[in-house]
Amino acid sequence: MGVTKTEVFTAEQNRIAELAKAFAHPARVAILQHLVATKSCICGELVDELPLSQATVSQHLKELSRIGIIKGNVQPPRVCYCINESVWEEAKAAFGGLLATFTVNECC
Amino acid sequence: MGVTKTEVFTAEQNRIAELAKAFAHPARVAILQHLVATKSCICGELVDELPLSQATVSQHLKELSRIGIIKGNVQPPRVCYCINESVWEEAKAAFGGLLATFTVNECC
DNA sequence: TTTGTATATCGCAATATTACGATGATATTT
DNA sequence: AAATATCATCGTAATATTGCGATATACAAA
Repeated sequence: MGVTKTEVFTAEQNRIAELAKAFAHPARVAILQHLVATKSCICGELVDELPLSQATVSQHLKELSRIGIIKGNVQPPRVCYCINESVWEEAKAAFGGLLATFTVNECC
Repeated sequence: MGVTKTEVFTAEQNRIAELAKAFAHPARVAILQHLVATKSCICGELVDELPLSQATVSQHLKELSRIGIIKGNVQPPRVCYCINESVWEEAKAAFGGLLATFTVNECC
């Protein structure tokens, strides 16, 4: 169907999946890496950095904003984006927690 | 289009995005959590655990196998799945590395 | 050999995602 | 006021994803 049955999973599972989506496209990885590297926020500079159209970059930025991992600071006609520290920490805790739980297999 | 322009991004960015997809759906998060929790490998038991059809679970398992984060051990008519330790470590390093790079913003 | 069990795959339907050109909105500059 | 610059949104097209019933496959058991 293309529609995820979110209602049958836990809130934690759904949130982890949502946070993972922030990293689940190379363009968004590139955006996040750039925002991390240039500590100061970036605006349409991202459009110059990425080999994608302005409309496409804007769409990825919107998705990252929806997830909450970045935030935008409007100073018309520019918009300054940057990492949302609290959500970044949330992602760090979520992935770190999950990834740390694995110890060893007893078969395979 | 629905088709990602992978060729314009770095191999690292594409790999991170691929690894993130393993966690980008609540059903796959649930599968991974279950495989981690029950150290010994699990078979069709996953179908009983998850409120999804056998066909759908099998499809998610196939995607996780394609990414490489799980591996299957065929012992007909059963298949025993488990975490692929090396790829799990790869994910830990990839996300850990990226998430650790952020220090602080200079605006926003 | 037939039956049963477990899993994968096929085929389909519905929705989601990715991408971009064109356009709209907003504020600064001229 | 008009022109410019920046960014968001709309509309559209193409492909991907999600989900499931039905069927195929592969082996074990009867």
